[in-house]
Amino acid sequence: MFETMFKALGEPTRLKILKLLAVKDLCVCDLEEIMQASQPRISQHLKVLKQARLVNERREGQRRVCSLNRSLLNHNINEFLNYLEEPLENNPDLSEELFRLQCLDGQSCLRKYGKAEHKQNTK
Amino acid sequence: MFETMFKALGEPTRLKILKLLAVKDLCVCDLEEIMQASQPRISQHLKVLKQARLVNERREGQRRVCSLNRSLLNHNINEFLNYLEEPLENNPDLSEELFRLQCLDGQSCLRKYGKAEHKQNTK
DNA sequence: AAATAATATAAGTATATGGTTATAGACTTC
DNA sequence: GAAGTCTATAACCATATACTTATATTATTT
Repeated sequence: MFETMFKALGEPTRLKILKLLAVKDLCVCDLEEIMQASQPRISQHLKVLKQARLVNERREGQRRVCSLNRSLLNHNINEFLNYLEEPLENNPDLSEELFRLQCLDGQSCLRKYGKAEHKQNTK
Repeated sequence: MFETMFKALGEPTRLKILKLLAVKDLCVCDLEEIMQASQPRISQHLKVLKQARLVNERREGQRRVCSLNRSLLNHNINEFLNYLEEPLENNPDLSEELFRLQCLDGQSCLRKYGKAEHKQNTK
């Protein structure tokens, strides 16, 4: 989910589209003209932005007017910052990593020169 | 700048690294063990994160201990949200786009059937 | 219904990206 | 200084991505 959003944001053409949509709702052909880019190029980038839900679309006749989904953008970005700070325990996808991280204990490193008895305590 | 950051964030391995660094400073070999990934893989992803300045590094002997650059992450993300809302006029890179956007004026579309007036009325 | 306009999608291609294995470099310990 | 440890980089390969041109789809006007 964060990955999808950041992938969508990590591309110059799409960043420019978002910046323009922040000024004004625009249809594909407007973006085409304003950005001097081909129609498929705009269309394909919009598809990525819509899939990431950063852009909404409404139909007006044969036009598809695009708008910036500010609320989702702000919400997701806040969610991301919260996600980073919340405990690993909250994230089932990272339970393995949590376990291995805990093996570090107070130590600075799993591997050491005198690695000796370090990894032996399985309870 | 935003592009670099978002590109760095838009990849699952790197997101995982950041999440782990949010818990604790770690060296490359720790990440290797915790994530069960190869050393070059970790090293290469860290390079991207360091280039985006999302991760800082300090040397401790032969180790390179990595830490999450929270302040830059928060700062840049806020900058991005501000950037989206500030007027296009502030951005010299988009002066051409600004000009073309202004050609739209009150109209909803540059191109139209009747070119002169646009019908938005739904009956 | 035919012509046109706005948009989406398909197909092809070049480049970017993420992974691997192999090797080099930089410290540390002996 | 030799051996071992930690990290970076090089070389390679497979897949993903961003573009292009060509075509399909859908809505509107006549």
